[in-house]
Amino acid sequence: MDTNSTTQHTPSQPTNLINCQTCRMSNLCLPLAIDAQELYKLDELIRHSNPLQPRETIFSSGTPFTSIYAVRSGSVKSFFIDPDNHEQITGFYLPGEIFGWDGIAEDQYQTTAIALETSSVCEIPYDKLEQLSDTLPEIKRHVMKLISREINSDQQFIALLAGFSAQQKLASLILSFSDRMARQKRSPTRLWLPMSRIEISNYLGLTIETVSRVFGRLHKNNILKVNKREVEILDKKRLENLTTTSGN
Amino acid sequence: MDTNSTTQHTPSQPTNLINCQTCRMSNLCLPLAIDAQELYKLDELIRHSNPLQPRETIFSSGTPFTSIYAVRSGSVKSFFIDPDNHEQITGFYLPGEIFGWDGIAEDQYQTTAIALETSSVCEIPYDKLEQLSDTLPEIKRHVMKLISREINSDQQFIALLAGFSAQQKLASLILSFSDRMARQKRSPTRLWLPMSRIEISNYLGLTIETVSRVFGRLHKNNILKVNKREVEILDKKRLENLTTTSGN
DNA sequence: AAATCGAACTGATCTAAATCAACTCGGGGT
DNA sequence: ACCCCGAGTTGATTTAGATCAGTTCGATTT
Repeated sequence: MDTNSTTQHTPSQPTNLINCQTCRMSNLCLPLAIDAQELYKLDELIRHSNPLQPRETIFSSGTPFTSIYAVRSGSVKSFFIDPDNHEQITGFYLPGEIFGWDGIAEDQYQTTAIALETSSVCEIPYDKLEQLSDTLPEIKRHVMKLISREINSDQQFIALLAGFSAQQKLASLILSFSDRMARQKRSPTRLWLPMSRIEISNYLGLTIETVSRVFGRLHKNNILKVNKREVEILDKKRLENLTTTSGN
Repeated sequence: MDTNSTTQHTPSQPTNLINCQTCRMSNLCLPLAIDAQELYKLDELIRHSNPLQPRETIFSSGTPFTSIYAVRSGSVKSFFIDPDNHEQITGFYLPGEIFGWDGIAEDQYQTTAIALETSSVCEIPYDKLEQLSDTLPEIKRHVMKLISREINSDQQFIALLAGFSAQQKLASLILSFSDRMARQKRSPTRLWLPMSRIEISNYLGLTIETVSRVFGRLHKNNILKVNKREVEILDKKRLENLTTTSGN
């Protein structure tokens, strides 16, 4: 609810009033070095869509790859559906973060992406981006860094899943959200989680009961204040200690 | 041992005799469409190193990013060392596969990569690759697909770690190796695993005992013939069934 | 050929997290 | 105001996999 109130746009607002120049998140998804002239060019190719409803699909697994997307407000999850119809969430994306890279390899998206709440996203047609990057080396280098960053965060997450306990996983997730809130210049201590317990447990490879119990324990120990999806970090130091092997 | 015997080069052989034109793996790491002229240009920038000894380091976490690498023969593992000095393997790379993309984002490698056995790798200086891709759009598009493929396989692996049992994980790993052997035109049923049980268990988020027991069970059920690092797939159908949720 | 050492296997026991089962809480809808 | 219904919590029990404790095997050294 309160996560997107400050960047909310009404459907009736003309889309051309929404642009990168005025976007609060552009410092995250765009190269800092880019000059005004170049920003204008980039802005021309980006489609700023109307707000998405909660659960609305941005792209589906198996459909042709056309664009990558940046979250402008709200939040997005991406996931596989494996053959036996089991959903596996592979990422949550917050304002300023970019998703959809998985479509490039096979010319079709390998995951499905949906809005977790009322959200708006910027669609960046990939062919246009390729053209633009031919003339603007800054853009090209930034794109490479963004993709590499996705690889890094996926691999960090692999390390988390393979080696960490339920408590370490959940503490890491909360701290990750906290950091990403800070980058958005929003409170890093008072968080509102846009996803359900089912989605958290799926993402972390746990059950809802375990997630609920770990939240309960962290609450009891005065590390977090947890009330449904509202989480307040009371003791960041101790929370960080919990993410290390020694810290428990 | 036998995994790299056919592509072994002696240290005394001049490196300029090793090139992409004659590489058995070039159809995997290079675009199929590339013409002879272009291949020649690409070949000029690639450094074909002398064979690496088992355990020899290719690059280390934290050192400046200069190049990406393709496995020519042998095999490579990449891994993090987290603050509490615990190693977490993030990938195994076989001939024709490319690694090192994680260095782009921060201009330094985030992982360490070492040879698992006597191996040779092709070093591709990233700045040269960028220059070349400016003039050869085919190369540029291929590079993007390769990176995207790394994202896809990382995300597939996330799904494996988060949702699968020990048996499903191990069955998936064996089948992955089998597929990758087939791509190399090598036997997809008689495998020699280049990594130890410790490395397998670390990668899959299990213990060595569990890996050993699951191998034992698959052996007893006549699905695999397992003897240390030699694995023969006896019943591929049943092995595939084990990777689905329904299949057990 | 005996001694050493590391990798892998196997058995016994333990435990973190899964599973099964209520129960609470807070909206909507009628 | 009442009934639902889905989300989340909490408790009891079970279990897959971890941990602890040897044992086996083969390669290397002496």
